[in-house]
This record gives sequence, structure tokens and C-alpha cells, in this order.
Amino acid sequence: MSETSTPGPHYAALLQLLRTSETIWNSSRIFFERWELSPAQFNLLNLLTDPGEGLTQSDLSRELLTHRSNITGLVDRLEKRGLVGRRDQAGDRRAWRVVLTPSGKRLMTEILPHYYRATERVWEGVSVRQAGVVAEVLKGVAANTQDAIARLERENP
Amino acid sequence: MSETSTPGPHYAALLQLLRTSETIWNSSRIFFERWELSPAQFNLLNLLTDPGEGLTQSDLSRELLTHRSNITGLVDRLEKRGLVGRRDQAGDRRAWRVVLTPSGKRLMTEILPHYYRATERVWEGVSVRQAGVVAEVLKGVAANTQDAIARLERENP
DNA sequence: GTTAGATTGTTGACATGTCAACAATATGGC
DNA sequence: GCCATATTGTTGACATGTCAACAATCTAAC
Repeated sequence: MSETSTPGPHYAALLQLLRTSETIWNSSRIFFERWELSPAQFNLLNLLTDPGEGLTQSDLSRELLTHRSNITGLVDRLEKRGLVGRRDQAGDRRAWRVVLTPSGKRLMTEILPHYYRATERVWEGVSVRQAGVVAEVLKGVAANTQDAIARLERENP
Repeated sequence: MSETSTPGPHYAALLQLLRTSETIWNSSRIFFERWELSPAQFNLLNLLTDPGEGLTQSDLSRELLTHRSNITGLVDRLEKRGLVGRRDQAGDRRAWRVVLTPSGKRLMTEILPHYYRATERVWEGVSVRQAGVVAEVLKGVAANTQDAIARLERENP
């Protein structure tokens, strides 16, 4: 007799979550082509749009859920295009303060209205209330995932 | 006066969706380390687990939402480890039929129960009914995204 | 002040992703 | 059969991601 292993009742939802996210990411690549930006580049610029003081590369890596070393090249390329700059971080000579240049600010001012409109179009047919519920559930799922991994790393050194 | 552009009411939900998916993906890397697999490699093996006849590389790229050319290297590395094989596709000499080897099947038989358990743990606190609703909403979001991109590509040739 | 330990950014090796271009092959009119 | 067109997998150039190791620097404890 063969031992069969079957997916649990939430499995389909997990697949759909990953698929939808992948679809959005791939589509956003086409969306941002117009400004010759990759999704990763846009997300980095987007993080720098609010805080006037800029962020360190470590801050950026934490926000973007990516490794420190990945930020080096991202900032390099955006710096070469004149969209961001590396400024000294007062009181810490290890770190950079990455800031939007005026050119980078202008670009984001142009893109953001299009971006916000596009994000709303993507949720067409979903009430704000329901989107809130979905976001809340997904927040819990992310927290569960973190917990599970923390447990895994505690048990396997 | 400065023209301010503000996110719409669904914006936060979109961010949470992308963040949660990224968190799951990153955590799954740690989860699969135990078997020396990357998330991408596991997903490919997972697709090959059900169909005994295997899939072509084009099939795989469609299912994994990735470019054809990306599959070449993925299959190369899995083939080198003896987990998959390339067989002739009867009636089409351009294509390969990628199949699990016995070794690949054994590996998946070992992993899948752990994987299914982990996926359920991730949805702890979410009823099956609610997970279904979330999946349904996300399916709609993916469809909207596809539509929006199709429209974008129709307008910009 | 010194020192041990943590943090920051960079580098190099490599996996994973995109895209354009290519050769080989299928396919569907004609 | 022939031909235009599409599809399949590979390659090379490059962006994006991981990780380990490194130098520089900060921090805290003594």
C-alpha cells in the first residue's frame, strides 16, 4: 500500500496568494517600463519619497525584505542615473544616507499618480472593507510564517 | 501650492499582499535548506510530482510564471543532481519532456508531508471558509491585473 | 582607555530572473 | 510539396537575489 500525502484545506489559498503576488510583480515590470525602472528600483525610490532625511542602506534592506548586499548594486545603478545620492550619515562613518535627488523627486512626482490609480484598478470589485479584511488575514499569515521560521531556526542551529 | 498625490483606499492592502508573499518566499528558502533545494527548485519538482508523463519546459515556464529561458538552467541543475531527467517528446523534436527520476520522486515523497503541514501552520487562526474568501478575492485581483496589463500593451505597441 | 562583540557596506561566487536573437522544428494555408 | 508564421529550447548580456568573508566603525562593559 502506498502512503499518500495530501494538501491541507488551506493549501489552495497559499498557492493563490503566491500566484497573485507574482502576477502583480510581473505586470508592474511592464507598467514601470515606461519610465525605464524595474519594480525593485521603483520600490526603493518609493521608500525614499516620504522621509526627507533619507534612509541608510540597512534601513532599505530591512524595508525591502532583502539582503544588505543587494542594496549596494541597486543604489549604484540609481545613483549612476542621478535619481538618488549617497550622503554622509552624521555620527556614523560606516553608513550612507541615501536620498532622492531633485531629479529623482521629479520622477516620483510624475509616476505616483499613475501608480496609485493602477493600484486601485487592481482591486476593482473589492470593497474597501473587504480589502481591509484580506489585508488583516495576510498580516496574520505573515506573522505565523515568521513564527514558524523562528521556531525552525531555534531547533536547527 | 504643491500638488499632492495620495494613495487610494486599497493601497495598504496591496502592500500587505506583496509583503506577505515575500515573507513566505524568504521563509520557504530556510525551510527547504534542509533538503538543499531553493524555493524555485521545489516548485518545479512539485509541478512534476503529479503528472507521470512529465511536462515540457514551456509548460513549466507557463505554470511557474517565468520566462522559458529561466527553465533551462533550473532543469540543468536539477538534472545534474539526478532529480529530474529530459526525455524525448514523442511527435515534437523541439521539446523535452521533463520528468522526475525515481530519486526525485523519493525526495518529494519525503518532503511533501512536511510541506503540507507547514502550509497549514501558516494559516493558523484563519478558518477554511475565510481562507477561501481571501483566495477568491486574490483571484479577482490577479485577473484585474492581467486585464490592466493587456489594456496597457494594446495601447502602447 | 581598551577591548570584545555587533553593525555597516562592499566584494565575489553563484542562483534566479528578464530580454533579444538564434537554430531547429511544427503547423496551416496554398 | 512549399512557404510564411509560430513555437521550443538555448545562449549571452544583464538585473536582482542569496550568502560568506572582509575592513571599517560603532557600542557597551570593564
